[in-house]
Amino acid sequence: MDYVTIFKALGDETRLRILNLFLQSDERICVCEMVDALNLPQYTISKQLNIFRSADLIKSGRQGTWVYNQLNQEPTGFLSGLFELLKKQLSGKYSEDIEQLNKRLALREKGVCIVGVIPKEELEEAYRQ
Amino acid sequence: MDYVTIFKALGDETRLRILNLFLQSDERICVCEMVDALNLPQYTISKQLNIFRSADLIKSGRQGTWVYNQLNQEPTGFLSGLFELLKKQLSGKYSEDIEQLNKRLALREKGVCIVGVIPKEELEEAYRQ
DNA sequence: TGCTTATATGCACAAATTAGCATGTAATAT
DNA sequence: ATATTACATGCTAATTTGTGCATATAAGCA
Repeated sequence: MDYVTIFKALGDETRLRILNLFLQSDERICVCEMVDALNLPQYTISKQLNIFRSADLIKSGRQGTWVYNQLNQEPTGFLSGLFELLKKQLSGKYSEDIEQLNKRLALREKGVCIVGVIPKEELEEAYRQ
Repeated sequence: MDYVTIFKALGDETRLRILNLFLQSDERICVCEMVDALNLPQYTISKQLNIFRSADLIKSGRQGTWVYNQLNQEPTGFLSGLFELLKKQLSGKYSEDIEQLNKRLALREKGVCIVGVIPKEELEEAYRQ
């Protein structure tokens, strides 16, 4: 467990926002969902997830076309404790992100992502349905 | 509470070693004591403490010639939780630092630092007494 | 096979961070 | 007041990090 690497990974606002998606939703989330929830370029999400992976903060697995990411929860260790603390602290701090995420997760069917990144112009309409 | 700043402050091995001195000793510690405990240049300690101060992780106060530093413990908040986690996790990770610190703290009189930075050649001898 | 889409990554550049050295400031003591 | 000592800080070079663009890879489908 490399604490320096872990804390470096957490020392960036974009990455805290990504982490917060996991913490507040308790879901595995794929890249395109994060892109829409955070309104950030796909390559940004992708690269930041890489940093989380290197720090062993998340696990990722491809399922068909989509790659799902989730927190790396050990039963009861440092990370669990840290995540618990952060879940409380960040709650409400990036609430817009969570609103967007929830709208986006509502588009899933049987708990599975079925659309990729939605062009911004079409986002509102997609969420209306 | 700026979490990005806090995590950035923690994302450095030298600073984790400094933090560990506070965590494992539960003491306020002055700069010269850290220099000897960690065997690092005075300006390094001084600058890293600045980063901790900006992140509101420590408080510092001058007492005569010496400046004492201590963890910024709120009664029961995020920092307390984080420090508690880290105290456990880092215990034993930098045990040499702690050994050195304890030798150095033994030179205090009435709980107060009475010597500055000790030249390396004289350290062993100073500790012997 | 060829096309579309989800995700990853190489490259270039700007910004932030770090370490080392020198020097400045503050307090004590002679 | 001057010297000494504890601590702080300005400057520079070197390294790391973040962002954006372009492009590559991988999977599904016609």
